[in-house]
Amino acid sequence: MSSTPPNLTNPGAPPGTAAGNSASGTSPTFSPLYQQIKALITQSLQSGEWKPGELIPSEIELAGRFKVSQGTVRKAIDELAAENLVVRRQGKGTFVATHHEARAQYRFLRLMPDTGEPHHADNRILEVKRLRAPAEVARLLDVKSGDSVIFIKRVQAFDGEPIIVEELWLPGSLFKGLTAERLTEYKGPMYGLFETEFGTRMIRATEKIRAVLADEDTARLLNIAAGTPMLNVERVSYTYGDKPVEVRRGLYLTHHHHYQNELS
Amino acid sequence: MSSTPPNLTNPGAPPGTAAGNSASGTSPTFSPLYQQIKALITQSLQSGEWKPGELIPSEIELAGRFKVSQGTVRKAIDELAAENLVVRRQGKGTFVATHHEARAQYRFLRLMPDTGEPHHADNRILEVKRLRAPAEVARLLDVKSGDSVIFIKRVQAFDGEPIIVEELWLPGSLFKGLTAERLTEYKGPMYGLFETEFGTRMIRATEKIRAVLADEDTARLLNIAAGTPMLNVERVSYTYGDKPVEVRRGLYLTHHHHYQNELS
DNA sequence: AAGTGGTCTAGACCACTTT
DNA sequence: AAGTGGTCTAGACCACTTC
Repeated sequence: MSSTPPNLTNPGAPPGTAAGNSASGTSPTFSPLYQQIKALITQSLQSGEWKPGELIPSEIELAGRFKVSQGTVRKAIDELAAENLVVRRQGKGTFVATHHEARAQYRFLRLMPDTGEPHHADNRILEVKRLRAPAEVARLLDVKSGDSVIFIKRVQAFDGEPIIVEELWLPGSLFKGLTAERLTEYKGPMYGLFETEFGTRMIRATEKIRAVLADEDTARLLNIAAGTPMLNVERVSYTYGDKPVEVRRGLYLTHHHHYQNELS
Repeated sequence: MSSTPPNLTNPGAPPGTAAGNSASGTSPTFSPLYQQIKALITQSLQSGEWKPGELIPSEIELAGRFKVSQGTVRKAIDELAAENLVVRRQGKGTFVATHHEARAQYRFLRLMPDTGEPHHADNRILEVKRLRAPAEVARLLDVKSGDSVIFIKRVQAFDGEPIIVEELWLPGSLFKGLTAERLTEYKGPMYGLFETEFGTRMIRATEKIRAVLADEDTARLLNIAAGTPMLNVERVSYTYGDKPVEVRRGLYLTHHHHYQNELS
């Protein structure tokens, strides 16, 4: 927490002089002040200076620290809020986003019951083990093929009805000490555990969805017939800096549920 | 295009006095000025005062028209741009968004080839007819059951390979004169035709995705075996004012394609 | 040169929450 | 009363496009 202002392209420009960020020579890596501020705030989030759920400094305080106007800090935070990295609360302050909230629960679980509200979800851990990253997983996680990864297999049930069979691969280097016991004991969303216990926060993911037929193993776990049509959902999740830190393959039963999506 | 300013909660408040929007009595339907401006601009978009692809008045001109500062208009337009209703172009102006652009093509078509770039898409219209809205369609379109709707069935091919069988239902009142010939002749995205020829612009949609097995009819159309797993995608599209104006049911073959989604 | 959106500042006041 | 984010204004200058 240094009190000296970090490197800004345009530090301490006097008012009325406006930027200065500009024309002088060729500025190859030019970016607006508020983008630089945004990057600095993101660094503090990433480094853990402010942890999930905590209050970050007020706009006025950050403006003082960075030697810019409150409006510039505001614009930076506006974008961070739009990306769900922070949450603004009028009168209280700005908080680091966390997966420990009903609000953010269903951002990463798009399977909804056809009727009624999201139900109680249960989690059964089938398997947790270390293994060498398969080529495809290594490629997606951006690690060397053969690097240590943690493999998890689990079944999720909605209101007691098993609906999802899921396999996960996590970089071993980031999740040392993750055990089946730890996962089984933990109540709440898995991403909450990841952020609290391992300091890795998922902020974005991409999913590829296909239709497949249930194999024998999956059918047995879900009490359905082999050959039942299911959604195959492949996810890659990213943390700060667009670094991939989770690969997931889920098989979703959609007899009484559907994958909900918004296009806009 | 009246020059008299419309009804604002806080018209012509002198500077330094700030809003005035406030405490005085109970303002039950209070909303910030920029939200009111945003609603007024949206009305002009909806009414066709500015048509898709056209330039809207500059921020300064709108500020003058509405008797507010440029900053307030800017914030209103910022939100409209975030919702993809308009597109800002530095140095040129702000344009009404349109479906006639590569940029907006793949916002409403999420099926991607597993490898490489989106390919050439072809369209075969199988059927166009008027019928009375089935109960479920009527409910989703928010019309009376039995009201006239236009039904369309088509097959879409990527690079000559048939991949999608799709059925659409449109309110008959909004799409008078829509024929199979018109749909077949038209080159480009169907939503482009809707906005240009019928004045109805789709701005948002929700999709529910399930896994199903191909029936005999679908299998024949796509040259696959009955019982092949497919994505069943049910879409409801909305125009200005969150009014539903299209119901769609697509069956997607995902042997060499996938439904791409971003979670954030 | 003129016009557009984009950035930055400074200051005022409002709405909300906590002390 | 004090502190926070939310709204609104006014003015300056920059970056980009067109004339």
